Amino acid sequence: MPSWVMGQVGTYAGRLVAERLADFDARGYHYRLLAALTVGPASQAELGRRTGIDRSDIVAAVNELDTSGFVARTRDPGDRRRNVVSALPAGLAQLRRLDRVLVEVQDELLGSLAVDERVVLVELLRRVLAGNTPRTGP
Amino acid sequence: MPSWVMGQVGTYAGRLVAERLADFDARGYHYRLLAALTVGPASQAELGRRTGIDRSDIVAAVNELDTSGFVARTRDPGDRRRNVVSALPAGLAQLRRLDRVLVEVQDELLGSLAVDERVVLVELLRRVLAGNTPRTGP
DNA sequence: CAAATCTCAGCGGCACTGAAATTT
DNA sequence: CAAATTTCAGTGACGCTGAGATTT
Repeated sequence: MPSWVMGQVGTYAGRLVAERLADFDARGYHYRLLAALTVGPASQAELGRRTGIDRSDIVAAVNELDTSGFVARTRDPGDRRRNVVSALPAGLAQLRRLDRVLVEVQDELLGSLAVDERVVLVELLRRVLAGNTPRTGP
Repeated sequence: MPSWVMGQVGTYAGRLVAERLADFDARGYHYRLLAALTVGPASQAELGRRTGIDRSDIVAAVNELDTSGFVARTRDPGDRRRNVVSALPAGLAQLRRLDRVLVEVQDELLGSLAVDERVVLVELLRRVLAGNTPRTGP
């Protein structure tokens, strides 16, 4: 059953990622948030839009990143509803570490596929996500 | 990032499946257990081996299937450590319903892919799961 | 006023751990 | 005795909902 295999692979990928990130006391949310901050500081709502993480989970994850000294959270003086979250140097260093380990994970994950097969796989998965079939000519 | 796309697709597939199963008050575990029982009654430990569901979660899921009248749980007279779980007619009928709806889900999920592409996708995903590269000739 | 933002409390499904009790 | 089985209590990551308080 395709949906089953997809779920299994998703779980497998998630486990690999989580295991490696745990070596740096990080979770998926932390990586996604740090990565989203490389394009500049943002409010928590904006971070939610960038990452797809729920507003509610952002609060907890930013708390943790803040405690770890990876991000700074300050009140936006221009709009006092907002928190401005910005990546600190330690956070960018952490992101580089996580990025490195995640690249390794991809290789472990796709180790049984040839390079061109990996491309095909990711392309097909993207099409499943998009739910749209690219036009095949006029 | 491949691991990310895999996770997204897994989540997407899981959501679709869960939504449709919910129309019949079922969860993934229920379907997997009912399907595993079609090859005959089994102890809960054996069900865990057949389905990959944890021993601990089997207990709760069998409780629910039992309450719904889909399975019977009786003490094994030959080995009184074991519960013998068997599918009841109502359970088999439920399984047929769930099977039907899951076939539809596959089509919805893979709607953006051509038939031969679907085959390729599932094959590549299986290889990722197996973590082994089939031999490509002598 | 309606809308946006942040925060907190909580839930559901999945995967898992540890430990107790029973039986083989 | 060690090993298998069932059960319970609890954890963790992820993805959510609903509600309250504040501010625009």
